[in-house]
Amino acid sequence: MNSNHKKDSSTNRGRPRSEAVHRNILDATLILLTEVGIEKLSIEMIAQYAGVGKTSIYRRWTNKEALVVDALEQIKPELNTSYQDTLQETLYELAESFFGQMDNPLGRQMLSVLVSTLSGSSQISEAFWEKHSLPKTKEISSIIDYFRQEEGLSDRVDIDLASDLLIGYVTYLLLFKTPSRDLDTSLKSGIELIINGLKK
Amino acid sequence: MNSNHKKDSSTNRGRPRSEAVHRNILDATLILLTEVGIEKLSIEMIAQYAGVGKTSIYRRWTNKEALVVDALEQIKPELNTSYQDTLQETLYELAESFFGQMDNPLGRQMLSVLVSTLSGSSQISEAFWEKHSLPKTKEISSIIDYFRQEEGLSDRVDIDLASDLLIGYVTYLLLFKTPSRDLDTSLKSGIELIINGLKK
Amino acid sequence: MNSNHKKDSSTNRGRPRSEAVHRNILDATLILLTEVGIEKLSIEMIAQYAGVGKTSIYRRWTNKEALVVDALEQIKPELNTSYQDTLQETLYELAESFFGQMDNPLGRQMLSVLVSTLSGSSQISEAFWEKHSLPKTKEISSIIDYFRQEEGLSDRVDIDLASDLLIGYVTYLLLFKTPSRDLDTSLKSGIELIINGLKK
Amino acid sequence: MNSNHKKDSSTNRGRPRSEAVHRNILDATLILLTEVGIEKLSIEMIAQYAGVGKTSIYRRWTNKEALVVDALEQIKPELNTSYQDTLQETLYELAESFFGQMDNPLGRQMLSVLVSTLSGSSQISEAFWEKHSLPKTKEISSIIDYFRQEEGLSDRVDIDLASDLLIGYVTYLLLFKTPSRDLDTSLKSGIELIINGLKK
DNA sequence: CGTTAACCGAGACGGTACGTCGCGTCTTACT
DNA sequence: AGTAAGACGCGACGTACCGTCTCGGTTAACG
Repeated sequence: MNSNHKKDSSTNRGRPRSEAVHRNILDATLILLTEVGIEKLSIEMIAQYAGVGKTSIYRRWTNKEALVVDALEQIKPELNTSYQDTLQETLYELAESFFGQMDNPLGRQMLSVLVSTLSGSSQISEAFWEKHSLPKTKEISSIIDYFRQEEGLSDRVDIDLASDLLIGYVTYLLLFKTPSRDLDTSLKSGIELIINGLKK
Repeated sequence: MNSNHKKDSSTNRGRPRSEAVHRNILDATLILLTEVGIEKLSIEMIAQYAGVGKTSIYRRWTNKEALVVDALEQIKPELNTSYQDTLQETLYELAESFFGQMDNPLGRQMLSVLVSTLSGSSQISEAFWEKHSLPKTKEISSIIDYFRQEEGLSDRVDIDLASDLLIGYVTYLLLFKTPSRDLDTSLKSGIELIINGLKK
Repeated sequence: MNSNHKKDSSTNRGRPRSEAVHRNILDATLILLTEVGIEKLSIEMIAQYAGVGKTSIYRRWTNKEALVVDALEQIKPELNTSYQDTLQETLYELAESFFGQMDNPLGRQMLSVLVSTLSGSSQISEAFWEKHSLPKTKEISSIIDYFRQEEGLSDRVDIDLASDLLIGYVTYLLLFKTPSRDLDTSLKSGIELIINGLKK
Repeated sequence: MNSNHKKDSSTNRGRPRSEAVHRNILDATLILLTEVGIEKLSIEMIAQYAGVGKTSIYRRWTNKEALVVDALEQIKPELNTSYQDTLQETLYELAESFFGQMDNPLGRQMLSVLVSTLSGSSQISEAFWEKHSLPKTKEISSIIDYFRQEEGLSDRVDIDLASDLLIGYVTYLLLFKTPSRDLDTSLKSGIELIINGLKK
């Protein structure tokens, strides 16, 4: 399920790895990430806070980045894809829910980590991004597709493009425009414009 | 004009700070930023490369972040606002030029640093962002406004919204979708959709 | 036994400190002390020469002084207390042997360090001095006592006083009169005078 | 008179050196020497305390050692050579007065500095020592000589030797035995023994 | 009696070393 | 074989001083 871990023990001889230790490390990582930020975060700090030896961390993850990415997995936002009466409403619910889940220190840290690691072009985060972003694009695309005829949308336009526009806009708001005053209005207007652009 | 520096000497007594040293530090920072990335970048490295004492760096900037932000100031992209025949073409030229300037290691580092510092909610980077992002929004808005009647755009929609959508989309492509195969197509289609959304 | 060390690990958990590292540090300290002198001696230098991390030094000693005192422990001179036919000869052998052991760069460094630290009135060096000086006084006193009747020495005089006079004289020669031309003569005459002073 | 200074200006054109600055530096040096010790003493500290630029210090002295030696000149002890009724009393007065002048932080610092610089075999302090120590030896020798017949001292013995024994003993007490409980007794007994050693 | 050369304070400069922190590895005894 | 503890070599941190070098400003003697 998760490929950031170091490879599992080849044999299952000897004492098995403690699941409690695993959880303690991940929990400590998230808490400290929120409290001190990724810059000041250190493995020694995590080990101490989790009441764990450094060895137990390095046995499971190769470095800080891998651990952080793994820890952030736990808080990845769920897309709320409940279909409403109109495309507008449906996308708004989805965007608003997504925004709500990310609009906090941890969520922003997550995006930030993503961007930093991506710009370092590590394979880990590419995989991470593909796993999380692509499905979102597809889900949104299928929502739009579902309302296509009902709302009289053009066949010509690339539906994935609209998804990217929406995702890009929401991401942009999160990264650069928070705290935002008229968030709801911004989201609604943006979605409206995109939908209108899809029409005819 | 730039507020990342430590406070200027209160008086003008004593030997004045060398402008040459200042430049050497900033230049070395940019070069090393490109070569080793921000993670591996160290003050000692910069000092050595610039042929400068560490003190001369710490005298001017409080930490690596402030220095990097300052160095990146020098390579902020210029918006190409030459008006073409149509809004579509004009925005495409603008977006394509912007993209071209940012689609390289240094440009991506710049965005990445921006995001990281913003997520740490430092005042430095908020100021930085406002100084660079807001003008862009205004410039794009005025372009759209210029073509409003000519292209039959609706009065109702918020023109700044369209700018944000465009900026968000381009930023999103830069951060998460590079290297991109069909960049031109993506940009063109995105702009087309946004313009279409503005119509009627 | 030696109290210059930082406190021993409270428990015996964790990896124990390496005895080899300990030795390497002390050896390097002595060698470099001889080569460059205590003024130019630096912790970084010692660490490098010993092939050891600076932390491993600071883990064991709080500062350069403590380390140097500890290193010098190893070369403390042995008193040659072989009894000769006369008090004069016995004391001469002793003084000459002591002088020979101290009359070199390391020996003088040792005395110098002792004086410097004593003038800073650190407890470390008081302890150090008491441990090394007092026994010497006692040994010399017992030698004098041994020859008391045989040589017709007065009962009235403080024998420890004669020891201190001798030690003081030898130390004085070492600190302020080296290199000395007529060392043997100086020692012999001094001892003769002291013995004569003890008589009647 | 004092050769630790850098050479005087070759010409006497231009603004002459300020005597007040000179005094301030020496005073500050002595005060700080007492307060923080020679180890922690720094040129920058002295400059700041004296309200003087570093340049003004380096213009007069080549390094910390030269400055300190120069500053300590001011407090060199005066020998009290008032002749008493007996040699015993005269030497006691002299030793007691000398001891009284040196038995304080500054005096001990002075001896310590002397020892340290001597062990580093700098020329400065050799000169310093010769200038101060030799005259003392000569003065004491002439005192002893003065009482020679009166007290029935042997001609055979080297009188300079007795001086060195006394100086050595007093120095030894100062360096290694302070604070001393029975100082007066120690001095008296020591002198008595030496005088007795000179007899017959 | 104005020129001018050396002085003065302040403080920037390239360095060296400081003592600390965290890295990722290793070595203990214990589970 | 896993675990907590913690030592290990290493590299960078940010600071303190070193001795040198500008700055603007000042003080006398010389010309």
